[in-house]
Amino acid sequence: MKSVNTDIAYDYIRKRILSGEFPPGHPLLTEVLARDIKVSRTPVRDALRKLETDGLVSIRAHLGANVKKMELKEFSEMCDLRLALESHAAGLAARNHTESDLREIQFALTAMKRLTEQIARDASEQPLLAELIHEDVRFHIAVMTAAKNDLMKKEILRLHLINRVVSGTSMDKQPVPKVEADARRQSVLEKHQDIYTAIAASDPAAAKREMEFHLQEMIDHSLLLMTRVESGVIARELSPEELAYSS
Amino acid sequence: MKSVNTDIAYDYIRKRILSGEFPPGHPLLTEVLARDIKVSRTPVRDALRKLETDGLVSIRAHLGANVKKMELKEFSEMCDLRLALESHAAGLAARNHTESDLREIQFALTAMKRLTEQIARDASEQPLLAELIHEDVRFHIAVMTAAKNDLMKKEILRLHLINRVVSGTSMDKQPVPKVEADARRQSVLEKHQDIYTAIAASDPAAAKREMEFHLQEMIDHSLLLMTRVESGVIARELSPEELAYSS
DNA sequence: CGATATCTGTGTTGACACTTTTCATGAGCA
DNA sequence: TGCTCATGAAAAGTGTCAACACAGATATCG
Repeated sequence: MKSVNTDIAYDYIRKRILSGEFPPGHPLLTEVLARDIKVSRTPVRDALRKLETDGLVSIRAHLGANVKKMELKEFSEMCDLRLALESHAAGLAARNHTESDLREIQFALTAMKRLTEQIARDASEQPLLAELIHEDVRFHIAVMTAAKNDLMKKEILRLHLINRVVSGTSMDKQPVPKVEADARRQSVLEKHQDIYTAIAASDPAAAKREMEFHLQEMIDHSLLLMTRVESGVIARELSPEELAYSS
Repeated sequence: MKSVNTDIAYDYIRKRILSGEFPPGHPLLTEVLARDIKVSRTPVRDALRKLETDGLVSIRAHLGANVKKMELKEFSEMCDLRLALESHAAGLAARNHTESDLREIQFALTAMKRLTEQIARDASEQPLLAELIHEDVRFHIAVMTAAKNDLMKKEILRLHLINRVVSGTSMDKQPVPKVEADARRQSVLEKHQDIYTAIAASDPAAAKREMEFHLQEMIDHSLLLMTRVESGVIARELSPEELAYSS
């Protein structure tokens, strides 16, 4: 399977968006991108269209493309969507998991446990934090995989990515007291353990309930952080009244 | 807002797919379509890409585009996805509905009741059946609207459309005894009434549960019909062994 | 039966058309 | 004179097109 230019352009742009090099709202000019990637504008346009449907880019006819920027309402809706899908998937995982699925989930879980304790003990957090997040993602992916529904997995992964782009950039700027953060991490860990237990016990209702609870907690936290951010990378739209005052 | 050629092509192709004029598996040649729509191939290609992300078309590089054809597994996964979203939406509807939402739901419900009874009485069913389906869709849309989550509504509508294209073509060919069909319609009606009652009572758990049950029933029925269809418009992929026997 | 030529149809390109935005110019008015 | 606002021309960038390049399928020939 020869890789076509469209795919090259897609990977290039997508990578930059996910790495934060193209932050939300960043304009994506087809000509500039075409020059950088060294292909013509057509495959770039195709790539942008594809990214739009991934939810990472927004395109308006004649007005060009931007990295997707979400206001609070849309973000909240997306979180709820994710809640619906991922909790359902947890229920399915309790039904359909194999032995190897369980091992994978548990593996991520023990890694998280180790990292959480280590972070709580040590002062130097930064690289460990990234690793913890990575294992967190791994845990969730493992659960979705165990659900044995590829379409659902794909859809949830899509939402995860959008979430990462939209909220990832703002989270960094929020200084949180270490004690509070440690408590949160501990709580997250326990929730994950509950989810694992329910899945391992083949108890769909419990798995679903625990996942729902876990995600709701996370969502509340995210939304709280976002509303605190007055002017950030993810600027919410100003209402007409607010606009009048800001000039 | 001037409509661009891409949109024209998109509407044209989409309409044909939804109307059944382009059945699942039907090849979509860019040149032919371009000639028919009287635009160049570029906007047609864009339109096909968009339709691909709607889930109505599948494109493979250098191999062209077809109207999406699903095998049983994927169809079943999609149904489950819809179940997750729509039952969650029902729960939200119980929380967030307004008075006008309730009226809209009830309106569709009474229309369905009238039609169901009429169909059970009379022999001439065909035009009434179409109307009944229409009111059924209306009911579900009204519930999703009441949930007050546009993203979720959009996603569910997308799944509805795919469902219609994929299963719509096969359902017609399945002759079902009238008594049985009437009983099913009556049962569907009652389920809808239960859902309405739960939403009106602002009981999210009940609304979710009823919707989940209703959809599961529908899905089981659909899957049953599909598995019965040996060779139909929605041909499942033949396994290598089966292929060996069929030639 | 396998290698090769041909053919169909997509992928890609660069040029052109059109839309939107911006900015400068100038008229109208206090 | 200085300010506001209409106007329109230029700039910037996307949408569209037709021609070419190339991959994959089919037919042909040894």
